[in-house]
Amino acid sequence: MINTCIRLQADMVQIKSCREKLKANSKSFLQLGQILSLAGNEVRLKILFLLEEETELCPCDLSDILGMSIPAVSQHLRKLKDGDIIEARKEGQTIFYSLRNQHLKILRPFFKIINQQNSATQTV
Amino acid sequence: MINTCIRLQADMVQIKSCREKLKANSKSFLQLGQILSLAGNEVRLKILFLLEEETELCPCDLSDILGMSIPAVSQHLRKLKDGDIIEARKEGQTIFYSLRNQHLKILRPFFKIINQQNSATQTV
DNA sequence: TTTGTATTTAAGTATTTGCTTAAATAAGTA
DNA sequence: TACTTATTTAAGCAAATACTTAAATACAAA
Repeated sequence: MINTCIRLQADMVQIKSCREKLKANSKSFLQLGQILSLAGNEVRLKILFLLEEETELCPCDLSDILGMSIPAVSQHLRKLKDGDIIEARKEGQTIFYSLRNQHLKILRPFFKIINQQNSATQTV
Repeated sequence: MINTCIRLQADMVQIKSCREKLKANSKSFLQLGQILSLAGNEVRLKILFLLEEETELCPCDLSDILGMSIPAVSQHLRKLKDGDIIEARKEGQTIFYSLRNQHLKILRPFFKIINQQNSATQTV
């Protein structure tokens, strides 16, 4: 980084205040950014939505529903699990994934938007 | 894609129902996914938060606040603008960016979470 | 113990992302 | 007009992403 703000009109008080706000919330930006980047993938967003709707699903089912390979699904599930967004329950050789409560506060509004937009297009 | 679900235990009614839900909401997944992928970048999340707090900011200010080069900031702003999340206002040679109303319904909860978590750590 | 099913992991690859530096626009000022 | 400032755009590149196929792991059943 070479450039910095040159212009005389710059409000240094405002800039300093903004820098402090960022610093005070740095942990939030990191954490929320990670969750949003996980949800910001169309496949993973679908997986999360399906888990909300169906309570739990296995990689095999998801592969079938999403029409994509099992390893591809498995790798998405791994990311979601690493991000503490979903959890696994083993039953025989089947592994059932479900949403964790921890981040539902952030995710629920998304599911709501998805369902609302659908009902909106239905009524129009 | 070669594999598909083999197991006999698969609930075909459930799978078919899920496929239909995805199809019915396909537009929502695409649109929401795009917004979340934009917000799911730490730099862009900070930019959005700052625009909410300060109403409007120019690339020069943002570069200074974020501690990164002007072209880097400009390219993030372009993505946000292409996604209809922010809009530009020209004043002389300065361009002020601000949040558009359209997607604030989705973004507002994020800002709320950021501010809440900060006040939470302050009190602890 | 061998076979089959469910899943993960690893390695390879094409695409996307996010920066860098340099050049191009655009608008004010001398 | 030339010069500065604010910003964008373009080209290049390293790293991350999301898939692929093949191999490994885990469990159940024959």
